[in-house]
Amino acid sequence: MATLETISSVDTSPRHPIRLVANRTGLTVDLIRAWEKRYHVVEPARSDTKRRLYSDYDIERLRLIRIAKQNGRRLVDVAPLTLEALRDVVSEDSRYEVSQDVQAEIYRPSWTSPLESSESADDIDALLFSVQTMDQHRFDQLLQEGLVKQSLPAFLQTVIGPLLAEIGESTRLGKMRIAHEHMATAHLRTFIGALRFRETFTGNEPKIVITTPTGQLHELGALMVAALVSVDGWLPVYLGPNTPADEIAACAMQSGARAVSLSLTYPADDPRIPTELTRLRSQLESKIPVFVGGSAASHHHELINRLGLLSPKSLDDLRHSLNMLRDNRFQGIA
Amino acid sequence: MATLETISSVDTSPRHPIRLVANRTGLTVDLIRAWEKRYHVVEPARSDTKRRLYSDYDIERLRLIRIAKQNGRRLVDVAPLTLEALRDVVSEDSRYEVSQDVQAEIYRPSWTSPLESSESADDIDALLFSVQTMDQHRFDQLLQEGLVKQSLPAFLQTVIGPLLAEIGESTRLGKMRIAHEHMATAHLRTFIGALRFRETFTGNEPKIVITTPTGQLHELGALMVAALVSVDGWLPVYLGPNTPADEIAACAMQSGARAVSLSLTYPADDPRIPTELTRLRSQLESKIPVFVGGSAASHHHELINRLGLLSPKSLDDLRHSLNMLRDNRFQGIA
DNA sequence: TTTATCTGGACAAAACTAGGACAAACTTGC
DNA sequence: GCAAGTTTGTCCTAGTTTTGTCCAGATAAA
Repeated sequence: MATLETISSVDTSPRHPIRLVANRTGLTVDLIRAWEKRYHVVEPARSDTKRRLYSDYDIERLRLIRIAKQNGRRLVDVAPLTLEALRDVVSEDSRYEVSQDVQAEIYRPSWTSPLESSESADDIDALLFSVQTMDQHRFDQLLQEGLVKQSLPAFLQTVIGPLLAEIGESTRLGKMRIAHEHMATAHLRTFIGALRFRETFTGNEPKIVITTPTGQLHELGALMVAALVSVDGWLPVYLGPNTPADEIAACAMQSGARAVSLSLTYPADDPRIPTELTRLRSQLESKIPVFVGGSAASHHHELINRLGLLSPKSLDDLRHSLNMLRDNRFQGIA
Repeated sequence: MATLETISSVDTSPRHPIRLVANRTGLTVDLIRAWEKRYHVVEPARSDTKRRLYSDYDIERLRLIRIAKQNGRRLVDVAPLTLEALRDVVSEDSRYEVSQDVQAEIYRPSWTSPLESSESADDIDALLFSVQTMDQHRFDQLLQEGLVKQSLPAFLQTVIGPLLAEIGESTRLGKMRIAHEHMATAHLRTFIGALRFRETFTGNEPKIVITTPTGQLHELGALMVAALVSVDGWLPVYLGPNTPADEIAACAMQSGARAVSLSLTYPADDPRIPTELTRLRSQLESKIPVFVGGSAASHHHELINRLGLLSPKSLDDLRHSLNMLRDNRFQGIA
């Protein structure tokens, strides 16, 4: 299973000097060392000359601990927690009550390999069944459980994505009622929306405007992107569906965003899409990349290339590009 | 695994420091201590260095006591109550506090006064400001805080409703950008959606189908209704916006719903509305009442009367009718 | 050389605790 | 409707714990 191990991994290889860690977490260098000295908050590897070398994992932990402190947690309490336990704590604090069924007992490293595809297929079947029987409670429960089994990016990619495709297809073929699709969509909207709270922020993350252009009313793809990028330390400026190009550009300006991401799903051949994309590209500073994804993106391949927009092949591809951009290692378009 | 605790068992393990409790409940640290000193409102466990450690149970109690106080209860009276008794008190109070507004002229003892309207206005201003500055974090925070100050029904009616109206108006007049409206809407969608998880279900609540008819793309009104009725022991079957009449009827049948609620906002004069409402009424068993609310409902007054649909004047009015229906004291239409 | 990081320790600010004081708001009795 | 008593939020002091910052001298990197 060493195939596409990039999915959802938080890199544990030690490579970042303390200064970079300080910049990225918003902590001071002194403080990071003090925490290590007193509570072993992180135990970074060392270079051969005793310099501390932090991994992405360490950085993420420090970021979360900082947030937990802001929420009123004491350092003593949160210092010994694993990354996942920390995520749970932070998420619990951000929204008041979370279902307490699964507490921090479970150790779930975020680099967990994706589930076997057969297992995901079972999960999807169970979800589809609960939709068809209109069992909302079961549906929510299955979503919650699914997220426990895998990391968020893996879950979105192996469960939610296929589930959405399946529901869309079933409805189109008449195997499922529109009402069922609506119920599922409404619950997924709530569920994925709430995910964004799992990651809170320190205030110095790069921002990315996420929406769908005029005429595209389905927002779940965009919302998935928002949930996904917040895992990697971006702050999504999420505008919901159906936003005119002028507004997207204005919003990117006002918020000082470093990137824009659009999702195209249905209708795939809406005549407004070329106009909107062209307007957007022309009104936006050229140094701000525009990512265009979603199932309908391929219908506009040529246009996307001509305008110099970016079309990631998968959610994972998008994540990768954004990580490059965040660390200023981004090379623009291919 | 508490055996009998079927309803919303709350964790009693002590783990939260006082500062976090203050954040979550909206009380000051001093006040929490004072309450403990005087009335033993909560008796938190202690760390080995005498720091107070509160459980989720304690926090929930404090939160409820704060709301009870807001509703005019005296601390002496509510301090000794159990969590369940507190819930009852608060839920009972919330039934009256909003409608008190209407009879404001009549005798209103100080201990029943809902929030000063100026206070709500301040909250709304703060929310609007955070939208205009695109400060998403602040926006979410203000929503969360607002909910701490009042009970959910009061909050929806005095803050969220007016806020939505104000945002819509500002955008229409060009005082606010569409992008701002979109951001606010997206966050409100997530926020209100998440509220439904706060309630616990036993499985035998009466169901109510909630949605908007074809052509009505704004779902927030419907979602507010869903959050609201779940407080009163209904189980909302929420279908999101833009659902065809046939589907609404089919869904009501399959789920065995006792009522249907539709929200009309924009466009107010959509030509599909009469057709859809007529279809819905004819396909639905006549014993199932259909409530039609939202700012655009008044545009269809005549139609609604002719079809025998119900048009509650306010969220509170709707609640009242549903409570009657739930208790089988419902008299149908006038 | 200059700048960054390392260790260990010192120091100070912030947060918490206990007990009590005080004033504003509210209730009760006349 | 006024006075006396109660309730309740806030603040103060003084002692403890926790946490953030700074310093000095040494070593490594640019």
